[in-house]
Amino acid sequence: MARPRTFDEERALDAAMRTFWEKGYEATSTQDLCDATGLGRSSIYNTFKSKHDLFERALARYIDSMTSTQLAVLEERRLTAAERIRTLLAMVVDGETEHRAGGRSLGCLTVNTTVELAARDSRAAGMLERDTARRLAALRAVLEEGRRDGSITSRRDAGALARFVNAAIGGMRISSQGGADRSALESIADVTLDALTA
Amino acid sequence: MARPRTFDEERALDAAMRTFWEKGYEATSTQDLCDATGLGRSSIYNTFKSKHDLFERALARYIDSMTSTQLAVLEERRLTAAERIRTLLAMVVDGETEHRAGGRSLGCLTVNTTVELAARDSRAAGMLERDTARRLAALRAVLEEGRRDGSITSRRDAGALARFVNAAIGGMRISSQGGADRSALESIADVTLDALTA
DNA sequence: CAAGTTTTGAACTGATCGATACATAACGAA
DNA sequence: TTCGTTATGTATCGATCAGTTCAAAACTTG
Repeated sequence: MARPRTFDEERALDAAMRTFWEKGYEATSTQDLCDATGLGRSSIYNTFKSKHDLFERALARYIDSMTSTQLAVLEERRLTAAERIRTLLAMVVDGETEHRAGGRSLGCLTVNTTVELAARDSRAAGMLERDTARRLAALRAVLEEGRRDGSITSRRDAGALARFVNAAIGGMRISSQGGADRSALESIADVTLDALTA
Repeated sequence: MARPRTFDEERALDAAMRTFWEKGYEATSTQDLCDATGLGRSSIYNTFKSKHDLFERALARYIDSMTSTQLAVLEERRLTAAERIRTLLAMVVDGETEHRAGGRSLGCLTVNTTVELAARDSRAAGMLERDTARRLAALRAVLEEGRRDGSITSRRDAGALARFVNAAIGGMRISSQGGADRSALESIADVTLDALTA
């Protein structure tokens, strides 16, 4: 029984997420967020408590969509464990190739946030840590399965291999932001897989 | 024939570098730089043209010291190629363990700058690209040598292996900033080396 | 000591920051 | 249609931003 909103909150959140992804948290002004979402300041502050609250919601949205997509691949029963990891790395290559602005890769919002904020924003750091724990657990499960199905022949501890794969993904994203092209990323993925079958 | 400076420019540069390293470029205010260096605003603007100029000098200093230290290891003739890579990765682990603030690793200023600024600061991006090219060339030379001395048995192209090692280092730094402890980093380094002998 | 040059500290600039106040517009319920 | 409520646009808040101005201080040289 009151005036309804004229915008879609989810779409606004997507626009804000993209802006934080492109420019980072500090370099994004509230005016940038107004421009990107098409909302006025009042609407933004009426819907979200603050710039930081909006950032947390945007980061949560990014983590949700990104990690759930990746975990789905890791649970694909029709593939061997090694094939799942290979597919995951191929998805990272595709993502880095797709998400660009100004001729450069945007990288990954979780990696970018780890670098920019983890040290001085404990709430963001907590979100990132929980996401990392989830990803590592899923990777570990797949790698243990790979030991059983024979597609992962490395004798290393599955937890160590999981941390390695997770680090390799981060390294690929950094390399991409630093200018590495698709074929460079593909070769990094290939060598990464070598380590699992060493 | 004029009033001399009462501060050491190199020490000021070190203090500024540390501040940018800890907080990032955007989150570092000129007041932070005054506090960290102990200098007044006039002295800073009299010595450096701007905040951005000071940042470039600080980044150049970081790149110089970091890369020259690492390249020295890669040229250590008494070690096999694989041993040099192993030593390099151990140095990264040590660096991440040492350089901390607020209970968290600071990561690496070049990685941090790649994430925060490469997309919209072409001067910084250029400095980082030249540094990456130097590092990749050195890694590639070592890996080719490893093929000859037998310590690197991977059949992959040396350029691909070089990009892989460089990415792995970046991934270790991100992992460290995300909360990975020393033993986690060591295990990532171990698996990274496995890929070179696959 | 005095002239000449540079450094230094403090006050200050306009711009922009994140956030708020408030009046008005726009809707649903009665 | 009228009331109650929420959304929205505008104007503005105090704080802080990077950077400048300027006079006084401090040194070297003659």
